[in-house]
Amino acid sequence: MSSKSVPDIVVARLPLYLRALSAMQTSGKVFTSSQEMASWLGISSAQIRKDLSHFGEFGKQGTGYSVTSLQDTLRSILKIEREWPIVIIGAGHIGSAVANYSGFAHRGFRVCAVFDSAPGKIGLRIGQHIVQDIAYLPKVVQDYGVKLAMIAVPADAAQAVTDLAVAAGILAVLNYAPINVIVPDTVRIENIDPVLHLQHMTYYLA
Amino acid sequence: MSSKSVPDIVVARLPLYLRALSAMQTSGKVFTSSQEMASWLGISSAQIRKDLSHFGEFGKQGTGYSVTSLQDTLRSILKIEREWPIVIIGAGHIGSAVANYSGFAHRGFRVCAVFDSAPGKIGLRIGQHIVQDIAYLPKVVQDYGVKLAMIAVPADAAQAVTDLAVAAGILAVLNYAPINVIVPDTVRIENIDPVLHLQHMTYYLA
DNA sequence: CAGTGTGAAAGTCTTCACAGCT
DNA sequence: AGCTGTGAAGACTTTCACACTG
Repeated sequence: MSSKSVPDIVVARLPLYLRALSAMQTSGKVFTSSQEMASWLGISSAQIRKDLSHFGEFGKQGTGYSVTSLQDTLRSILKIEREWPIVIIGAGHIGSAVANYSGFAHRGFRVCAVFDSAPGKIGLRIGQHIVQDIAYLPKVVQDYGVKLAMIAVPADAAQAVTDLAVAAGILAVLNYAPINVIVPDTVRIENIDPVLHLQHMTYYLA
Repeated sequence: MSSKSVPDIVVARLPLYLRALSAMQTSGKVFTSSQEMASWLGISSAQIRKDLSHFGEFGKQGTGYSVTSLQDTLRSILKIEREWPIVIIGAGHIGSAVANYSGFAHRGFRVCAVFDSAPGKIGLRIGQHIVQDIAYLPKVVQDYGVKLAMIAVPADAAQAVTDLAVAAGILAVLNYAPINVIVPDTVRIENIDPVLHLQHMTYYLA
């Protein structure tokens, strides 16, 4: 059933399902089942069925799910049938790596500009892009209708740069700086900090 | 109470608390309270107190927590009073960025080697490191007692490379490849895939 | 008969609210 | 007065187990 607010944790798993389905398609599968996806992902089949049931009925009893049509369905639920432009702020090691990353292209995103504030960085070529002065951020965001930004600046600049992005009209932020950035609650933010993962795992090491 | 298996989700938040405490220390704070940390992190103060209570009693009523000693406590719970060596496998854009990242140093980790299998990459200098042939991975893992590996190779190589790492004695893996890698259940794995975060956020965009 | 979709049960996690300490 | 630590309540999430379908 499709209305009445799906739990966020369910939404968070859909991209994972989509990623598994892509891999299945690559390996030539035409149909799959909740149990096959489950064993692939290391979760329970009931969870997959329950998650999908929040959005509708996409499977055939006895047969399972069509790999391509479930992909299409998930893409449309996640609003990535379209291609979203993203800006990257920060042209250091991480920003450069992300700007060069080829994995956005077929998953719903396209890097449309890279910004930095350091005179030494502005004008440099990174992959397809020329690093622009961050002063042009608002113009690019407006002109291209950019909603998503990735923040790849040092921790002590992250809040200021995020404030700029939000003021320019950015509505979703993926933050690589190892610090908690505050945004208005009209804006979504998620964080990537590899050290957090490492510290989590060391807890379990003998 | 310190024994009887702390929920994993609680362990996962400790690094976040530690990160907030470091920021507080930088800004000169000596004491803090659960409510201050909570507003800093955007979660509830009860959650912080409850989480910490799994490990002992670290606060003073009326006063709160000593910033430095709570940091020490968390570091010791997470086993990062020591410094863990990490290997990076894959010297492409992501592997290079991670190898150059200066943020590991004071948070419990040190990159001790970078590997690749491409002849064109082996011998290159990346930051402090010379890229080594992956054939030497087992020797390095053994000699330095490395338990942690970061996988930064293309999706289609990730499983094979992870198998190698696990065979060499690696017990915790941080995987940057956008694919689900299977490991024995004696080994921990966590994943970083920026696209998953972006796809999650687009769901909420108008 | 293999496999979905789903209420109901079980399990887990968060919040409340307050006794008690400094 | 201010803030911790914590049982108990409440909210949320996962799993179970089965009627039903192609």
